[in-house]
Amino acid sequence: MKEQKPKKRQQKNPTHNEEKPSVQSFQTEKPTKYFPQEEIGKPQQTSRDNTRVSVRGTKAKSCAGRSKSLEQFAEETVKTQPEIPKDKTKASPKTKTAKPHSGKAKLLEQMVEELKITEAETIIEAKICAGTMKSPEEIRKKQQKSFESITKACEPQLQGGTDSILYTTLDKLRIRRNERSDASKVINDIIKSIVEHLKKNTVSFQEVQEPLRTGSYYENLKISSPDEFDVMLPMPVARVDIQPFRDDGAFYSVALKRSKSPLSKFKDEAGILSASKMLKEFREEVTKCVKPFKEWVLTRKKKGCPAVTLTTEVNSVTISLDVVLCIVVQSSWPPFTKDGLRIEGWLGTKVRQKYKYLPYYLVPKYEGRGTMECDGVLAKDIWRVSFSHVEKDILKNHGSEKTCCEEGGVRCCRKDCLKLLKHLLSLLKERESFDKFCSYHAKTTLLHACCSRTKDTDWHTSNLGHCFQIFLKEFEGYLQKGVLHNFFIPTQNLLSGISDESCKSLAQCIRNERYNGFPIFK
DNA sequence: CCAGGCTAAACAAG
DNA sequence: CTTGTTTAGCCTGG
Repeated sequence: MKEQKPKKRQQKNPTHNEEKPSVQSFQTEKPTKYFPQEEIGKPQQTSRDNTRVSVRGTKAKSCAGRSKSLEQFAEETVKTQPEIPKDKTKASPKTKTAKPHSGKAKLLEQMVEELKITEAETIIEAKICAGTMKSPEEIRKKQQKSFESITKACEPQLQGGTDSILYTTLDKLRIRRNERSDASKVINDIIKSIVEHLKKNTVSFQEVQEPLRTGSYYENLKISSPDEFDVMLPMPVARVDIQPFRDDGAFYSVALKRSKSPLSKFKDEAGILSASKMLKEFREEVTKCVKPFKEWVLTRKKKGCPAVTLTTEVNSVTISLDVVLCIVVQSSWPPFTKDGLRIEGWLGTKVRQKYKYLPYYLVPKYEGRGTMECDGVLAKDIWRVSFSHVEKDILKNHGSEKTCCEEGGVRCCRKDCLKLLKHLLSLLKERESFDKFCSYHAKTTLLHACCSRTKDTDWHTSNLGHCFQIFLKEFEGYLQKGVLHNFFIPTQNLLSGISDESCKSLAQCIRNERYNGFPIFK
């Protein structure tokens, strides 16, 4: 009933972050290069509809206008964007079912075979097949058949077999609107109260900035239920001296160059800002603030963890809110980020540059025992970098073409792949103790994957089954090697704190699922 | 600071 | 499947 019908867009914006991982330091090995290259590389290129979309080097992509100076980037890119031919949605009435034609379909089938052959020797395969030699095949065929009869798909193998279970699963993971609505009200209220309290009733934290809503809920990647929320509360600091703590480039000590910041009281004699002292007082303030809200419960402090976790119940479901203290650093990113964020081929150099101009964040997170000392600084007073704001923006503006996933653009399955992996991971964690693995590992894998298959058509939604297979293979590859580089800080190996056995075991489980049509989803 | 506009995603209906 | 509506989140402009 309104006349609110937009038209085009050009503004996209970035912001904020998230937090998560936890890992140990230590060097890695060599740049990880994975098999996907050969397998995926070619078929994709031959894919027909690419010619259309990738017409030119129109990789400008959107560009989220961020702070003022960034808007310019946005406009610029918009201008340089040649205005792509229009998209298919119109052209082919039967859209997806008819999509994968000749060449592509064949290649895909080949690939499937390849997958099977090249890895068929592995133990699991043998094990699994021992009792059910043909069952996977049979199931696939059966499903394929029914699928064909219904849609008369041109590309049976992958589409028919695994896709239906994947779509069904995605459907189950969808968050209900009512649940979301109820939970978000409750969450927003408490966040508001906390921020107000910090501003009005505290000295140390009165300069707190707008909360950064980060993490999967705010990235539209939350699955199953809106029961986990992450918010970072940024404290500005005037001028700081950041020094690496240990050698992986993810942890730093922060020295306040004398100033009359409200945070000065957390300095030691050397001017080092003590993460532990600051977090302690922050926690106390949050505790004070939520006291009157009887329905909220504060969970116990976890060692090394930057979050103050609050829980409550909404419709008899427990939901939690992680409130994370952080400091905003305006200066340029640490040198360790130099070789990270290699998104040039995917999102473009301008976008990369734009991100690099943003501030970065530090959260009071450490690993191991807090009493460990390095250059006179205790581990518990160490900060870890966070680029959650960039992660969030990338996930939102994840297409090579600016119209990816927008109306009139190509619909991609990047996020769907990530949701499915997260789900798979959590199911496997229920079954076995894979405690050390977290969704940040999945997210990082997706970011890397997007950098090696950069075109939106590489992730076309009609290719979900295939994309997910490759995506999982990559993840398995990282696990096998025990090396997964932090997307922003390549020197940090996100798997360094996890045993080889554990990694390999998880890889096996995933492979097992992949080969068998994801029985765990059923 | 707020109101209003916009988007993505859920959802409803045909 | 397509189309239209609703909503939380986020942005902008006044």
